[in-house]
Amino acid sequence: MRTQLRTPLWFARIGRPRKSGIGVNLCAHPDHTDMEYDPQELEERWRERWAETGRYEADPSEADEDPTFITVPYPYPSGGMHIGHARTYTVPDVYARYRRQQGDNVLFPIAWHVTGTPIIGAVERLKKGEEKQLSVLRDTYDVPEETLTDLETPMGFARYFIEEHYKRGMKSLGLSVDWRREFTTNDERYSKFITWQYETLRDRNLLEKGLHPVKYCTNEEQPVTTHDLLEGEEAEFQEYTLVRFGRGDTVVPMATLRPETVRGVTNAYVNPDGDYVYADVDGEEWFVSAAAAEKLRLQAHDVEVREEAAGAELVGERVTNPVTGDEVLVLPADFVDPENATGVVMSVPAHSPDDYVALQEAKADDARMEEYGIDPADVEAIEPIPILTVEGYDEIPAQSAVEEAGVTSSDDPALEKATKDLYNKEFHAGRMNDDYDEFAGELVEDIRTRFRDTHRDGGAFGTMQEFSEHVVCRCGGDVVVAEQDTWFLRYNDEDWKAKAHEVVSEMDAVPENTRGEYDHTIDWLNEWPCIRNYGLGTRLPWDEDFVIEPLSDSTVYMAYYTIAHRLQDVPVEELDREFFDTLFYGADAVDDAPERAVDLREEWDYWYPVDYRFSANDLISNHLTFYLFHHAELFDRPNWPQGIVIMGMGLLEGEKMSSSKGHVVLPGAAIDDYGADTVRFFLLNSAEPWQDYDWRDDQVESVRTQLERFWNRADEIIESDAPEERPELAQEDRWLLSKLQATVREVTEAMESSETRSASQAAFYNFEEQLRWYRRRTDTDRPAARWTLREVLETRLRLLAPFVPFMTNELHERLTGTPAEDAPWPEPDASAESAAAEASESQIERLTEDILGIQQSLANADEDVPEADPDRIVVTVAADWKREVFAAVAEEGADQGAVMSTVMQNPDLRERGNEVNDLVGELVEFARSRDDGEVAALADLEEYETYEAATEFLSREFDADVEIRLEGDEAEATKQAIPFRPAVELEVE
RNA sequence: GCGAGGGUGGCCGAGUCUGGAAAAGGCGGCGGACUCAAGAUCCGCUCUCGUAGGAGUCCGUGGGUUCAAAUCCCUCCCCUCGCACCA
Repeated sequence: MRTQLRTPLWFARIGRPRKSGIGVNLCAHPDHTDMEYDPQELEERWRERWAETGRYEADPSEADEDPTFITVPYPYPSGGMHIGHARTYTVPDVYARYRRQQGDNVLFPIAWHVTGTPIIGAVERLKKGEEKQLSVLRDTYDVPEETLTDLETPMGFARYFIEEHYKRGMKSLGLSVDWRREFTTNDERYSKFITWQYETLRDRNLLEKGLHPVKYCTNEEQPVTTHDLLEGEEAEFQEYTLVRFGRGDTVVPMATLRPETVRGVTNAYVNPDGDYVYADVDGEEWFVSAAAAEKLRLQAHDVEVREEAAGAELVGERVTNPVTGDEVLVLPADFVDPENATGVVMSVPAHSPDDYVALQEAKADDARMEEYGIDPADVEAIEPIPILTVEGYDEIPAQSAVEEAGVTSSDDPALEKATKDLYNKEFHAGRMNDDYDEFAGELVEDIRTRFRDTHRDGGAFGTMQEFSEHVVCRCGGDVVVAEQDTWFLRYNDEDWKAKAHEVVSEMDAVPENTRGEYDHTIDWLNEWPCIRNYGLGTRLPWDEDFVIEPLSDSTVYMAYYTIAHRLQDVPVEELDREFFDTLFYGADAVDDAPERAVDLREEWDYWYPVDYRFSANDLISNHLTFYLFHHAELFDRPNWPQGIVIMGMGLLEGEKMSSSKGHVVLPGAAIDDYGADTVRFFLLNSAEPWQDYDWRDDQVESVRTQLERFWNRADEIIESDAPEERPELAQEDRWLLSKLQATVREVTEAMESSETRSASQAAFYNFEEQLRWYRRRTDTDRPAARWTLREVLETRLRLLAPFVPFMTNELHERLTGTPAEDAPWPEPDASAESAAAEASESQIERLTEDILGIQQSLANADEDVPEADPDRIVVTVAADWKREVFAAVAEEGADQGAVMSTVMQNPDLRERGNEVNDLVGELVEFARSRDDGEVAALADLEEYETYEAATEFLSREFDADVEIRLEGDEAEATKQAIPFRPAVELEVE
């Protein structure tokens, strides 16, 4: 529905004013003559026609037993559609249209993904009146002020963008979607389908319950998402190892990211002024910071605080290393943050420049030590203990790092870099020393996890989760890591992985170099937590407190498309396990198969599997691989994904698009400015689907100009009188038709590999080049030329129909009475191919360019050369004996030695010795850049006759008399004439 | 660090798999034709040198293989994307 008021907003122009089309539109009837190109008018007519006739509604048909089913990720309407999305959906549309012309029954459906929290977050920011959000809605997406209140519920928000942006944009682009099948992932019927999926997976033991770290607001006392954060959006979960140092029966856990350095601990640090507690943790007494006690409680430990204490309590005490049994001294340190991890850290001065410098400073500050009752001599006695060796550093790597960097105090910014560099170096290249027994001599990166696990199992280590930076909730509360019971998809299951690999090995991966990425992802994927605490979507069937998260409720929904529109007639409560089991596994799969499901199964069976899924590059590492996993498990081999085509990223004027910065182009505005065909053609022609592309106004403008020119030329051809029957064709006509067949082959081949750029390039631009020559070369008013041009136009319209459907439908219908999309895809006509015509035409072209080159060279001379504007051009064709040499080249191929030995058998040629040798050299060079067929065709070419027949053209072209001579017969060449390279002389009277 | 992709003329980009032409096409620029003029269209030029179709120098860096390398192999440098619980 388009109201008077909203239309101008949505179609708001972004740049160039529309060209005036004075005098057009007076008559919109298709057979109106001499029409100017007015894309807005003609495209709207075709949109209406498609909508009225339900042109793209696809139903099972006996006419095509092997239909084509293609899908694209359903859009997530948490905001509007921009030109990047437009391409995502246009690429599959072009393929769909191509398959239809090839005679396939094609299903291209779409739906809407609303699961999870982004839409809810967007609504909340709107309701709070956040400026940034309001600006995106008002300015970037042109949401009318009075409509904003409609957006204050999640589904209201989603519905607005679905209807006003996505659907409208997709329809404007002319996407050949079957609109009857749309749904949202919040629909109750869809939820029944997801319920079936998750119950089935649970029964197959592919779901598992376990603990999982989440972001948790200590103020709101609930989990929060990235969108809820004020600070620390980039924060990552870090798993610290707790080294369980002991002081008597009390555990003093020290958090570290480098557990393998435990043997290098020389002392510990605690913040003397921090708040610490003695607490019962899982039945033991622990000494940790107060903050740590709370975090441990949230991380599924049983915690009870017994007594509060200052950090100073521990200062000067000795604690026992659980791995070495050594006792180390605890020193006071202000740099220890009680808010981070346990608030107690161990010191490894041999390998941590930080610790090294801290120790130096402690040794230098006797007064402070004494203040805490520590004997400075004890501190002075602490020496770094190296535990690994790393190339490029001395025995004490931290010492060499600090000295090399010239660091003298812990405030020095260079210290941080030195620490990081050494950390990296040691991780990748450090080898453990002999004290490490089974780990001795190994690289840190190879043993860290194993080492940690060994000691964790042995009771010396524990674990704690912490963020990599401070995280604050929008409510102002601290956000910490909590561990929660969660359900996981067991992507780490070996059998499941094996099946997923099988899918990969059998499918078509486009481009082929993505195949390894799927395999890599499958291997690397671990357990995936598939539920969230809140959000839109389907509730976990056996625990209504949780929602199945977005990447987990979108793995097999392609199957749902096949019956989505017909499911509307089935009462929701009937959509139970038996129903979907019957639908997907057949009547025999259940005891009492619901009849309706048996019936629907036929349609599912008809469309499935998905022939191609078109998707984005960055989804390989999650969504697409999940898609493969779930199909591998839930469906039989014949219903596994057949192919995936990966699409590249979009840029806008060389920069990343960003809706929050308003750096986007809306499809509506672009279509209004240029027309949908131009937008489509640009998006498909500027790069192959999997390559990144760049929306640039000047380029789009140029496409628009080219299409307009195409339209005008086509219009002329359609309006011209041409013979019904094929007349006697001239050489130029046969040449053009021959080129056309090659183009048909090239375009078809490219389409088969989803190379939309190559295909459209060949059909459009490359062929324009041929036509340019044709128009220059021949009189296009000849009846045979008019007939040829019509023939060419009709074929090209069909080849271009997937890309620019509006324009080609219109023109093809005017030309033949049928829209281009309803005409079959062209097949190359071998009888129209003529190597001879191509060879002879390419020679005339070559000669023309040679003459032009000479002319140009003379014209550029500093002095005035009269021959630059010749009255007479003499072309001298190479003598017959030279042709014989070329015949030998055609025979032997581009092999100088072989040709010479053949040629020297001929006594006449042998006499000419060096002359022949030079000629062979040149001809071999000439043949090398041409394929065998072309060389053979040239060998058969009568060169003299070819030029003779073109004299009229040449004299018109150069406005001079043209004379063709044969070397040695009528004339001696003044310059070296060689086959296919006649001598040329320009003369003035 | 790991995985993937990429570095070609003023700019965007083909060419790289299957080694052999200053190297498609477009944009921008210059000149010309047409026109009262503009637009559109058409033609030519747009690395350097050149009064006859020519010659020379190029494809991130440095090596190697080969008669021949943008293309194959190795080194290094730089850029982009992904590395999870987020669509």
